[in-house]
Amino acid sequence: MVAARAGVSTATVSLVTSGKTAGRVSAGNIAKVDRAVSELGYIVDGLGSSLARGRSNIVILVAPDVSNPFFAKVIDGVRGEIGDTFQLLLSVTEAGRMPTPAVVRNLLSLRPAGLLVDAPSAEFLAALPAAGPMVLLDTAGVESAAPAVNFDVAAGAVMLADHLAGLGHTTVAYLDSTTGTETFRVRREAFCRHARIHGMDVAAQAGTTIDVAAAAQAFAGAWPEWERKGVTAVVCGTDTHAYGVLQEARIARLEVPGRLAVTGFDDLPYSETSSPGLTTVRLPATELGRAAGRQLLRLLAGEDLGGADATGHTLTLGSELVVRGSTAGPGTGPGQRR
Amino acid sequence: MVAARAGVSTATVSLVTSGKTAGRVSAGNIAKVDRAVSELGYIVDGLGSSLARGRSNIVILVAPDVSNPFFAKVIDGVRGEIGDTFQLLLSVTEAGRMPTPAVVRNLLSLRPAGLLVDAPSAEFLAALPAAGPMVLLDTAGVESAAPAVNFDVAAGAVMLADHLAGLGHTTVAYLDSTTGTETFRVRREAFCRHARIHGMDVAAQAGTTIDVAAAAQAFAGAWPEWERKGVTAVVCGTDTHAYGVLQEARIARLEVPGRLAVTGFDDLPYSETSSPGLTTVRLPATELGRAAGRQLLRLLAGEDLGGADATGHTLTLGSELVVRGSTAGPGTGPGQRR
DNA sequence: CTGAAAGCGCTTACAG
DNA sequence: CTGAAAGCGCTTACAG
Repeated sequence: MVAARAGVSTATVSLVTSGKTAGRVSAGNIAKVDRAVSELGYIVDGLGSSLARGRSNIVILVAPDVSNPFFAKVIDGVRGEIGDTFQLLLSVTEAGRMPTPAVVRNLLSLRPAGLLVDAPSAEFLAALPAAGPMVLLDTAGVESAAPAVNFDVAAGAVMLADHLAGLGHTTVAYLDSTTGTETFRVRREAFCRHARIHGMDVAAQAGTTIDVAAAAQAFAGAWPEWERKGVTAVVCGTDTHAYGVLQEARIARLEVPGRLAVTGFDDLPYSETSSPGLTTVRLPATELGRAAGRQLLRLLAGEDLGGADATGHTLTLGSELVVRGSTAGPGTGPGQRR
Repeated sequence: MVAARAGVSTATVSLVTSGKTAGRVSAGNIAKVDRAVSELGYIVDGLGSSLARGRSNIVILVAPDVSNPFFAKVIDGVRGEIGDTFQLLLSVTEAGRMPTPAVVRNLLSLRPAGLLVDAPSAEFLAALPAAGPMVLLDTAGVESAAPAVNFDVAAGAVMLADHLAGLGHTTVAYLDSTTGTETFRVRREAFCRHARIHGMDVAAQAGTTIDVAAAAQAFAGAWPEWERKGVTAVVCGTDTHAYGVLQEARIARLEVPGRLAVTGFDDLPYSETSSPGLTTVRLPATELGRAAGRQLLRLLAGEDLGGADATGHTLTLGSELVVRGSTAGPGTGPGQRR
């Protein structure tokens, strides 16, 4: 250990670099070590350090889809919360896929201080070796003993159903995400259940990946039939799907919201500035990341998040209905737009 | 080491688990070890292993913007090339920012087998300690001794200028990205230089972040003046900017391409399906990732990528002009659309 | 307050 | 072909 050339033992150096000097190292030695460290440009080797303490200081975030603006906000939240203490690293997988068990094992062999898992499938969780502190994100609909932070998407779906029914819609279509994450099932089922209560008919369904163009195409293909069925509103599983519908509606000269009401989930930035603005269920993405980061921090500090009841581990973040120009009563026709 | 209970030494186990048995371990012992390994569910500890060999098997990809569809393709390319051999991990930074020197030092202390750096600024590279194998991606316009893989964005810009001039445009506007990555400067300068050669006037410029809504807003604000100046085409630094222009043009009932031609850079998926389709310079993102992955692999294998000439380290991927419906001659008016 | 020593879990010459 | 041993760079009881 080069820095031992400060004239002290490696033990002392270690104490100083790790900030455990309180009542254990003299001020003079601290100064000496600090000087030597900066002179030599020394930097603690993460590998040796991690091996000695049994775990590294990295936190690995595992997610099926790194590249979408919604997830970017989640990451921001996590980073803001744990970024100073831990090194946050993203696992990279094929777009839309969770890592294979083999990859996870590799990840785990790095002895991360903790694991953050976003939108896992039930199978993924089942195959996950229970190793070390872990917090789940956005896992609505999946059973797990691990602490989790979720959105209350069902409540949002209910508000959406209330809103549309209140506007007088009686026949709606649902454009779902086909990525197979449980949260989408929860959204859809909650909406359909509540629509039924209001006597609102979910007359048709379609699904695509989370992609504007794919959604536009699916809507274009389905619309003739939906129109025949008397559909006056399209509820979309994500804002991205709604953008596709909005786009296609514009091309087809379908007045929104006069002829067709459109809604989404997420409240991505563009939903505010699109024309018309998109009525959507806001899911607080940044807050999700922050909350998950905080939970992990508590876990790492040795706190027991549990509590006796089963829900003690799970934090649920409220969702919120944001009403904008894309919804109005059915048949309000041209001129009502905006 | 638990697996030593296979009845052999730890050295033998290590030889087997790392696959270096060739002529060094008897078939019987290999079998014994394999059995013990699977019985115990043993998995080589990455920390100990990495420390012993001096470096880990992770490759860290550093990039300013993880969450955009273009970068997703780059990642895909990298993963496809090195994913089997190394553990690819993404560094997480504030959106649009490169990591700070302190973060990079932390990253480096994990002793990654290699580093991949996407779209770095000159300052970032200057501050980067020259540690270990590294390949730069998309670094057009930045000087560096490190091997790099770039797009020939200047050639694309030239083709674009040729195309617009050929269609008869004489006055155009340039909507740039303000993210400050050098590649955007290169695109713009190459375009402007070549426009001038054709006698085409770049009469106005504006810039926004890479965001549809921001671009739409900027265009909406600038258009009155641009129109007064006689602008008949808007050249955008990225496809995303062009989407904003396309959107705003539709709202303002500006016929594209009849009244206004619009172009982009990237060729994102949506550019093919938008209406009209977007004329753009295709930058082969996946191939960029693959090429960079391959370069790094060669570097890690100890190959010298150099060569005597300065360009020996740098691979340049060709760009390609994709002409779609968003460009036509000026003043072709309504009815010419598509 | 300080240093010598053991140990984290592996790999790799080395001697047999 | 095999095992005992040294060593990777740190941290942490432990004895002083």
